[in-house]
Amino acid sequence: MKLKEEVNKVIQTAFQKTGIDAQPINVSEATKPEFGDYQFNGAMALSKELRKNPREIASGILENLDLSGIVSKAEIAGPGFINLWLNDNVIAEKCREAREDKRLGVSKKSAPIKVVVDYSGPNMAKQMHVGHLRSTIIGDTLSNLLEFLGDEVIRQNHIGDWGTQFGMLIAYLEERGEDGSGSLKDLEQFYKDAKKRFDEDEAFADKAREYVVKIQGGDEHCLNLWQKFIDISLGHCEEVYDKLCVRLTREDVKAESFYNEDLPEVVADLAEEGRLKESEGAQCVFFEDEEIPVIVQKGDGGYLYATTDLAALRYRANILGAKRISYVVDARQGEHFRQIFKVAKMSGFVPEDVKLEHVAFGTMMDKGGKPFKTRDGGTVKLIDLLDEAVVKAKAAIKEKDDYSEEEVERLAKIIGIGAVKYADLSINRESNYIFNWDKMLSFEGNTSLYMQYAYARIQSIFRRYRGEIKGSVVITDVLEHRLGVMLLRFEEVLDRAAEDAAPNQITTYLYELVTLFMRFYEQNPILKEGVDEEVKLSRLVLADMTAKTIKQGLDILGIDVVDKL
RNA sequence: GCACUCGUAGCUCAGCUGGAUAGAGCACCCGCCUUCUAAGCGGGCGGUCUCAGGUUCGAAUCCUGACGGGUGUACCA
Repeated sequence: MKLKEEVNKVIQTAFQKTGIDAQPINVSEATKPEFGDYQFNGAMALSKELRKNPREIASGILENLDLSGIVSKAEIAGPGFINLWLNDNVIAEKCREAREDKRLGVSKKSAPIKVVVDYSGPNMAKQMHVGHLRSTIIGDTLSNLLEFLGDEVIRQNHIGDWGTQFGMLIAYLEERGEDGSGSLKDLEQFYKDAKKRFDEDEAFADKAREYVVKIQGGDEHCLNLWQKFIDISLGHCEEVYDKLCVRLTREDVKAESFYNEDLPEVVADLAEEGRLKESEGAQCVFFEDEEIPVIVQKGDGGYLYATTDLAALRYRANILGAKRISYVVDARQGEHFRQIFKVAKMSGFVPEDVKLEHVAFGTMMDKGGKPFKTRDGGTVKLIDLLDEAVVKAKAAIKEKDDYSEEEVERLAKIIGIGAVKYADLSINRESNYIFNWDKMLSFEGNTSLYMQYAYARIQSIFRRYRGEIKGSVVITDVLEHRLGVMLLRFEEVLDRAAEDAAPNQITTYLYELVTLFMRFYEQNPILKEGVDEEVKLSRLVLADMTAKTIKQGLDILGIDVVDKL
């Protein structure tokens, strides 16, 4: 059920009766409560075309407006706005229905598609660092969201497991005569040590290069070591995913190496089509309108990032059958994606009707507005950041109330990790943002804890009430009305967020919803004495619907709720 | 140099498919706990939406230019 569409229809019908052939009708949410629930601004736009005063057009529509259904009141305001109020009874009934529905009244897409979401993509040679946070959680949210709306989502974790650094790592592993299980515990250190050897010892470096050739040539011994290394490394990533409550699994891994055999094919196919041109020894695809080409094969015959990405695009569109392929990758790679998308489309690697998008995001900055680093200038390990979030949450919880040790432990994880994720997801993904512990864990304003707190308060009402929550909704005041409308807008918010791949549209909505509920709850007693039974039941239903919406919304963001806080 | 991107309250950010008097949170000031969790709620203070033009009935939003910040600019990923 899409509220907005229903309102659009009412206006549409009025237009038909008026005899005006209007373009697609699109009402928008009212900018202020005193302007009703929705507003229609089309009269002004039509005024020139029809050579009529916009207020005149508006009043023509008003005369033909059906006020017996979802819209119950309409007014002309200002230069020709039509403000629309929705019918209390209709809202009430829809809320009741939605609450009894598992999907909260959110319909599944009538024409679902296959979507590939490429996200996280850690490098197997190193620990995951804060730079991986955004890709991982934005990608996961987008996947959850599309899945909830009915699309078939194929998560793809394009891990970096192929390249010169692996020769170096294996050489070092060999040299130390270990099987890796011990020394790889601290991957970061292992990488650093190996790098040091590589830089200092020429013989070691040569050996490392030999290993690269061996791996790529399929040498069994080297491949075994390499595989072992990847397994351990992936295990580290999974530890992070687990902490982050991200739903990526090993099945979603489709590593760079997977496309290895297809790379010569990619180049050959491009050559066959006559798209390749040699330039300074490298094989390139040039564009008519751009100076810088895409290089698909180096002068020494090696392949590049772009080659692998083209192979991956082809695989995803043709073998996996995706109709939308979303890359959740740092904005700095915008140029790269713009170019390979162009090549993929013009070479026919990807059919015309497949939507390719770079879901770009900005960089995480420190307080001074510089890229987020440790004090000594290194990258901040993601696992350390998450652990710190939990520690800080723990401190905040202890300060507030006395819980048992296990309870503190459990809550701190949910709250701390939720805070990190929410703080990130609530920012418009394209802008850079300043990472700030104090703000993140201050738990005021638009934060995960505010949502979790509201959820817990509602659960507390139910614990006190004990009875079954069942009944119809009666709207008795303006806050109830607004809460009802807000709850019913959930679907259109999700649709739009999915379309724009914008998690912050969900957080903004949840924040507005919770703020509204807090006010409603403050002013409208539920279980207190003197509340009419029917009103009590109705308010319980609204409270329950609010809780369920918060839970569902946070679930899409990959954040848990707690029953008690 | 060229390209992309951002510039909104003291701070951190929404809003950007054009709509009415530009919104939050923090900070600061004031009020609300013997009654459903005060990690809450209400009120106040705070803005020439970087600047200059343009398009439009209407511009924070679209276009052009300037200034300022960030990023990218062929054999890394």
